[in-house]
Amino acid sequence: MTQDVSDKKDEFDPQDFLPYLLNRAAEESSLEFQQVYKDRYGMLRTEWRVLFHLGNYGEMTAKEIGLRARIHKTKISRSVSKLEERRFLVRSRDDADRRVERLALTSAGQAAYRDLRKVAQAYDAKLAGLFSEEETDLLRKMLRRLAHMD
Amino acid sequence: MTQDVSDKKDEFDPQDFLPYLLNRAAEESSLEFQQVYKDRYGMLRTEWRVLFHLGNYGEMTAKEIGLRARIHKTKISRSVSKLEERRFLVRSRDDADRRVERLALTSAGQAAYRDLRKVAQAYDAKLAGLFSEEETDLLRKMLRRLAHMD
DNA sequence: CCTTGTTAGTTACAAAATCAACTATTATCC
DNA sequence: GGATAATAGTTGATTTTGTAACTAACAAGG
Repeated sequence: MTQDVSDKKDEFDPQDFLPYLLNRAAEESSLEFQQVYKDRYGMLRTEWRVLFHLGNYGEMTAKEIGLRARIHKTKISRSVSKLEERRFLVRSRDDADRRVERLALTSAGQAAYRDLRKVAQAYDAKLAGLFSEEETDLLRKMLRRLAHMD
Repeated sequence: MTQDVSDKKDEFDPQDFLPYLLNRAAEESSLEFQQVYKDRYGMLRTEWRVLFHLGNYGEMTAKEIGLRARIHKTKISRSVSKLEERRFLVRSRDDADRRVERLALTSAGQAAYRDLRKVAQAYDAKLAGLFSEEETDLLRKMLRRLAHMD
């Protein structure tokens, strides 16, 4: 055993490694949109994600955002502080459980959310345009599966 | 104008935003394999990528790795130093152009590469197993397209 | 009630990524 | 040939992330 003279039959090209491809595609496809929330609002990625979760689902707690978006609580905490400084959201203590903070976008936050959502939508359409509609649908389905979002 | 009473017709769920899905899928699918090169060899992701490029393509320069893998030169530089410390690669000055360093895996580096490639292959098969063969092929093709790797 | 455990969120410190400036070498072109 | 620019790679300062320990509030069992 272990004479293993030939790695030939293996034929596994690490370039095809799904996590690698996924990372490359994710980075590449994030770049262009990243410029928008960075240049236009000075936001970091996590801040944009928090904003988008609040814009999309309405009032939430930091915990809930973390669970949904799979973001660690320290990142959320810092993002919430930044968004608060910039007057994009306000916090309010939950009277029933005073450990909890309910987070809600201000109207400035909502405006930023709508603006960025519009850009995101257009950008998404551009990416989707690389493929047929069926292919794109399948892609999203597969990505959700890989991300355990289904 | 701008009376814009209804955002209804928009119907764009940021959860479907391709860069978001790609990032979530990339992070999720990287986790398990990350544990392996981290626990088994104490490597960082960039170090693993450099290793895998050298293992896959043979001798290369830092520049070439950076271009192929889209990694910034400072990250490469530091990864190469770490891999050199751990005796996974050796550098040699190119006599034709003495700015350039040719990088090559040592036999220890090659062994690590082969080991990790085996794990990667098995993990890739596991991920691919979530879908049909045609779907997986299409997925890879689409990801390469999104990553501008085609 | 009052110890023990759990949960939401923050903070401090270490590790890593990013960005800019730097060294050394080669290429350009007057 | 000698100034100027370009290139390969490194280093240092700043920013961001990750890890762990922390505070404050609640929960449960005795």
